[in-house]
Amino acid sequence: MNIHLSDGLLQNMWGDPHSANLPVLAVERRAKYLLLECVLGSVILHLGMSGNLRVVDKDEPLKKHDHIEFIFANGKALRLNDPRRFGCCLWQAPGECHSLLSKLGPEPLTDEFTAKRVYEQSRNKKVPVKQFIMDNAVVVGVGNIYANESLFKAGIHPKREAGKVSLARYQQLVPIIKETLAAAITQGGTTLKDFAQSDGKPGYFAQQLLVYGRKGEPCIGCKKLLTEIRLGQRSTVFCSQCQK
DNA sequence: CTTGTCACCTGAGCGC
DNA sequence: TGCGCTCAGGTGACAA
Repeated sequence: MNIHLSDGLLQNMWGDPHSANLPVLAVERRAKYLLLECVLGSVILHLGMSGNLRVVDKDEPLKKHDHIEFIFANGKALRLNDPRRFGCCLWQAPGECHSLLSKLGPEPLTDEFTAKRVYEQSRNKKVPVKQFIMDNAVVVGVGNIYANESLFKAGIHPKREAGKVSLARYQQLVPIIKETLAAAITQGGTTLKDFAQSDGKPGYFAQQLLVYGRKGEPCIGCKKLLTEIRLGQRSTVFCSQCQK
């Protein structure tokens, strides 16, 4: 694997990236980070919110917003395209745990992520429960959309203090988060209207969003119009009647 | 330590 | 038609 930079996102990791020759041993994932494990260390990739990876022939012309490419011996190239540039590409030496990864909470779809754990971690926390479950130190992978959806399904008001949510309610919420994420993955994720890619298939989870993006529309449960507030600078939509 | 706020970045969508 | 404004998102940095 050779690496080519189309702009200044990454400094030369091995002096001249064109001369680097680095077999990829494994591809792993932690939270929303993708790890390309190589002999000399790992490439850490994050797609931000608008990034995508694609495999093309290495001679194919670069597209707008192609920021970095990994060129393989078989003539193919893996390219990171990211219009909004919230993604990143980092390097981690062998045996090292990058500071971005070292403080992450459990993976949501594993047995590590339990109601008991979340409950205990939330005691005395005054932060709204929505922001709490979006905190990567609590659990990874719960972004704004899935936080909104999960809280609605669990009937929990997004602004409720995390420390005042009972164990019983976390026992409802945690499985719902798992189900919501699992369903979204099955359907290829959520492609929002402004992220439809001409060269990539959209995700279909957006078709079954219950609250996100539905401000002012009737709650599917009680028909009351959904409310939108902002929590942590993020759009928060909920039903003031069904979520307490 | 906790909690709140801002920045990063671009393109879509809107009003004028 | 085209300009300028606002907004969206994940996450780190920093202020209070």
